[in-house]
Amino acid sequence: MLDIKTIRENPDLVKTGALNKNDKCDIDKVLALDEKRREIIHQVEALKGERNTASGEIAKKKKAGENADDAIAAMRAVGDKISALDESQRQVDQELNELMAWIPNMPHESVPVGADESANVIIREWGEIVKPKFKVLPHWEIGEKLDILDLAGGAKISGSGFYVLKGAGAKLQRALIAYMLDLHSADGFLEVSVPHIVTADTMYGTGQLPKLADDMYQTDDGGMFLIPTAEVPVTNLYKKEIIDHDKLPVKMVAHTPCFRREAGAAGKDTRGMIRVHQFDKVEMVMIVKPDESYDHLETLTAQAEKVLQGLKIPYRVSTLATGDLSFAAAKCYDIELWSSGIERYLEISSISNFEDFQTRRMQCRYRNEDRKVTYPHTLNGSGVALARLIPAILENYQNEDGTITIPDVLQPYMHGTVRIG
RNA sequence: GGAGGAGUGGCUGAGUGGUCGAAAGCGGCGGUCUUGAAAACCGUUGUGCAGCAAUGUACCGAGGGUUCGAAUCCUUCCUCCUCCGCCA
Repeated sequence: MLDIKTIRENPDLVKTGALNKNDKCDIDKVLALDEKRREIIHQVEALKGERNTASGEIAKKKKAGENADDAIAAMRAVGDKISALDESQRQVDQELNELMAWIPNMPHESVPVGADESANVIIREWGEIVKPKFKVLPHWEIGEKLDILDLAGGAKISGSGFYVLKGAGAKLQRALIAYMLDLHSADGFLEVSVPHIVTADTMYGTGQLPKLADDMYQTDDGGMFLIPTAEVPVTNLYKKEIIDHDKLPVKMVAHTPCFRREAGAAGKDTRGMIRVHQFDKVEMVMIVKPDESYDHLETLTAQAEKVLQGLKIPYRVSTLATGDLSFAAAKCYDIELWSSGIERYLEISSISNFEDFQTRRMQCRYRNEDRKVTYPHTLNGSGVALARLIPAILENYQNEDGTITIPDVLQPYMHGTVRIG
């Protein structure tokens, strides 16, 4: 949610921001409703003041045993006017809130302007891509061969877009989760375990609703949603809270499954584990002071990179262009890692700064050093997504004899297993 | 699922229709005192909205209603607690 004052004072800036995000929202209508709302407030508050004064006098008269029928009759008329104005304010408020909920966050000034991902800017690369001397099998082939990945089983029980991990595959995922949680915990992130089903209000708080409703699974009554990312429950832990400044930055990490309908994505990246309806992810969330949020965006990105550096998998980091930026984000880095079997980069982590967009929606505030209550900034970053990481390991750590070497950092978590197959 | 009970400011807790945004205590902040600290004493201490401001207005779990007027009455919902049932 943007500040209505920002929209009021810089409507053109907001319009440009939305346009650069390829988002059509009606800023002029918002401005008109805002105007109307303030007009009503003026009127109704004057009347309420009148009523409050008169009420005091009526009370005094009654106490003194005097007759107050005239004043009461007069106030009855005022009361009717107030009710009517209250009602129209309610309507304007509702309409305004609905429109505001659809206005995207503005891109930060450092974000490259561009219509789509082709305008993303690669800012650094890590590790060396070594082309193996043998033909590396894509993860779905090696996975089935080693009997650690069962795509047919997933399809049988849940339909296409679901996978089953078995034996060493399942253990590998568990090892990765433990490795990542331990890594982030050691760096000060509080590990939390959270519900995977949340209310609409919670989805609204981080900006998934109303815009992304079609991308999510929801209960039949429409009241509850399966989380598409741990960002939603973890960030919303601070919904409607006022945090003391000395508690910032808040750093949390959680492992959850993520549920995504991927409506309209049929036919794109459908092979293997790359695009699925349910996958596990370790996610980091930060709540920070506003003037520090862009520094934290860098450290949070570095924290996600640490996972891949530990695993010794080559990757690159890019800044998303405005057109590729999500609804709620002001700036976002993507980390893509190289997968040598399918011979392409896979998006494995997004690290975003939402500034105060989410905290406004959630009504999450903090009391700063001057005891003033204001909105902190939120950030989150995958640290990282398992359904992309496992394929990368199955491919990048594949040996010529069809076995998979377990990366060094995972071996303690695999109880001494050094290779699969 | 059944039966009861409760939701008031950072916390505890008073308030059952008329200056109640709300007593009191604790906590926080500022000060006096002190070499310093503690104690004691004095003062101060919620959030949103509208407004340049003065100020006004709203908020006592949430929504709706009754009334000239609601923290207080009615109603629906939510959450928590206790007991019973069920259960990983």
